[in-house]
Amino acid sequence: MKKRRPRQVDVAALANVSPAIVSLVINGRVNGNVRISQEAQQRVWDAIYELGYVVNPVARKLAGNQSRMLGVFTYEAIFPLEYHDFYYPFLIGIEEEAQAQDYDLLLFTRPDGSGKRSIYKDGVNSLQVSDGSILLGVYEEPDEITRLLAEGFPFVYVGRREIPGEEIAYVAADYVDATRQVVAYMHSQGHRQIAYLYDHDGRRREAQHDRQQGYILAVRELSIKEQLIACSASAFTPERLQHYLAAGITAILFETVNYAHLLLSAASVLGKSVPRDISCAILGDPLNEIQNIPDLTSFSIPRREMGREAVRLLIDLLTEGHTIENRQITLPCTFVRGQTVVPPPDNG
Amino acid sequence: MKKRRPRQVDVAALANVSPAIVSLVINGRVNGNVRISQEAQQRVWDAIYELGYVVNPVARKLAGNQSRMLGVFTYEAIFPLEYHDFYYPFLIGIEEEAQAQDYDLLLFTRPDGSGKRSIYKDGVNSLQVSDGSILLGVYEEPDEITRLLAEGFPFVYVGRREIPGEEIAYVAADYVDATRQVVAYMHSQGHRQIAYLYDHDGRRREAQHDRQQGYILAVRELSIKEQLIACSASAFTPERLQHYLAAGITAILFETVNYAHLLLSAASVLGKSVPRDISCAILGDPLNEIQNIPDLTSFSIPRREMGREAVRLLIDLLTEGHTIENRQITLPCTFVRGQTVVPPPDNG
DNA sequence: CTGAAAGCGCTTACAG
DNA sequence: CTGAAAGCGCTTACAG
Repeated sequence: MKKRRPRQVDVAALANVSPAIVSLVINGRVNGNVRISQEAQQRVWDAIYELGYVVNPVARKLAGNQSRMLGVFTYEAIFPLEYHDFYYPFLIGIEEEAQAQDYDLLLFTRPDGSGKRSIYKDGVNSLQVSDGSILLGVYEEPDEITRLLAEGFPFVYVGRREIPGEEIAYVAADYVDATRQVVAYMHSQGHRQIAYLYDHDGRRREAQHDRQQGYILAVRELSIKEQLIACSASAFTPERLQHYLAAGITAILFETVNYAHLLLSAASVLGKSVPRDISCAILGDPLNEIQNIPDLTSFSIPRREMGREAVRLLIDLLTEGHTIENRQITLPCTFVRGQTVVPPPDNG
Repeated sequence: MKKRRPRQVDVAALANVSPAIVSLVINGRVNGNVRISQEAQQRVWDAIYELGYVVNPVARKLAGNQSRMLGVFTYEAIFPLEYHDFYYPFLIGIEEEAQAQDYDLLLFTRPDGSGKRSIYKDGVNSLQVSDGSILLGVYEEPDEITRLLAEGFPFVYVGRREIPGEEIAYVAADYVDATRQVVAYMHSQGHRQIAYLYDHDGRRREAQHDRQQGYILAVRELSIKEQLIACSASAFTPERLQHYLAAGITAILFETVNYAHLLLSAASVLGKSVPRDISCAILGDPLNEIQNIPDLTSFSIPRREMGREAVRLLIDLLTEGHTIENRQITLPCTFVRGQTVVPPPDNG
């Protein structure tokens, strides 16, 4: 019933050459040690066209060559519901660049029962059918990364990932500088007491670290007080806000929009308003799922470009003569002025 | 440098069995035609553990003649910007089911220069690297579908697709019945003059046909006047609306939310309002990108479930003993009452 | 119950 | 310039 796919031998027979020639022609190795007559090449292409032949990437991979497939492994579902808005642009960039470079994308979708994903299912790394992979997502298992490195499997992480003693290839956003810019902007508007409220989230170590680093650098440069305050969302009550205001804090930095909501409602409980009585900013993209806060001061992560860059880097890794020397790429974010930072009340 | 991975022969040697036994043990086929002694099995597992052996998925796929990869080809970009909201749920369903059945997804991303996509790039069907494919999108080229059929390549279309003389496997939504329900609901609210405004769009033949079919069936059943009116968006002016109102039309069906917008503005120009003076409904999902129309009467397409079902059907197609006999599956839509249909003014 | 062998569809030395 | 052959690491009849 199902007609068998044509193989290289079929093409060879039709073109009246040996299978080896077909392979060489297909792989464009017609000018190396071997010279293949123009006519032979033409016959091969004609036969390929006539039979609708397409190389079997699995066999090609086994025989030692590449499959021209890039894996994409995410620690969340690839078509996720929750993080949808955040991850989508990365995937757009990844697809664009893969397309531009004529690679296909192989999505890995491996449940391991527990609901969490892992690269090694039953100990098997199926990423191996691809030439290399893009890894995405914050819930990764460091052990798996280590194992990938040990296997020498080429991959690029989207987002900064550090493992002691290893040099992981990644494409990250410059949270340090972006955060500095936000602080500097607040300072330029007259704020002298700028607090950074964070919720310790072990899952996003590097990203959180970089933002805090940017904050610390900025307050030192500006010689203002460092107020890095651990405060989980549930702890951020109106009383808490009252306390901060009393302490003279006039501007607050948050990592997620979630906190901005809390701030709004806490402020309204106190009869205060944002930004008149208190300025704020988000250290990242206010995802558009939450629209009722207009025009937050924030910065925008170049997610699409990061996706593209990750593909470029990965393909470079796969190429013999690497052209990209630095495998740890950091892209700048774009400051978004927004409207939630205004001069503090006293300076008004 | 890179230590060579142990292979099955290494395990076999260490366990003192033949490679075939190792394969059988690993694949759990120890109870079929072959019986393998407990001790042998134990030796194999010990050797595997000792060597840190893990099966090479590429070799396994080559030998097993199956790639366990499902292709996903869309006639729009897979991670699209424009149609994002509409296609996303299909992809979610596709991923969920592929995951559940342990298939990987191979995304096809083949630009052909013109910006439009085609399955046959340089005349070659690259989908063939997968075991079978899901096809998605409304701009398909019928010629390509015909060629896929001729090649005997297994695929499932998401959405009804008919080609004379062929039986295409698809998973569709029941637009006929869903449209009937909407008309019936309008009728139950007292409407007797229900118009269906459509813009002829050659690209979505079947989908449009089914909706109109549902409308026609409904008006006949209800013995009301059939008013199937071709009216492009640009032609839908306030004058036009005025004309319809004068003709006694009290409710209008549209295929897209776009028209609902036009209706709202046309009505406001005439000093009329929706739904008080005129009821309306959308024959499909009002995509959430357009939020300023609250609560449209409509029906919801089971997109996620369609995606899942398409994968199930495809995998069934790939399996020796097919269990699904009907390859053309139609799933019901869900009526959404909404608030844009109320009794007509006279009956008020 | 177990082993030897062929085969999956390619690529790549190696001979001519 | 081209062909015959080995090999990638598995799986699966097929013999014993």
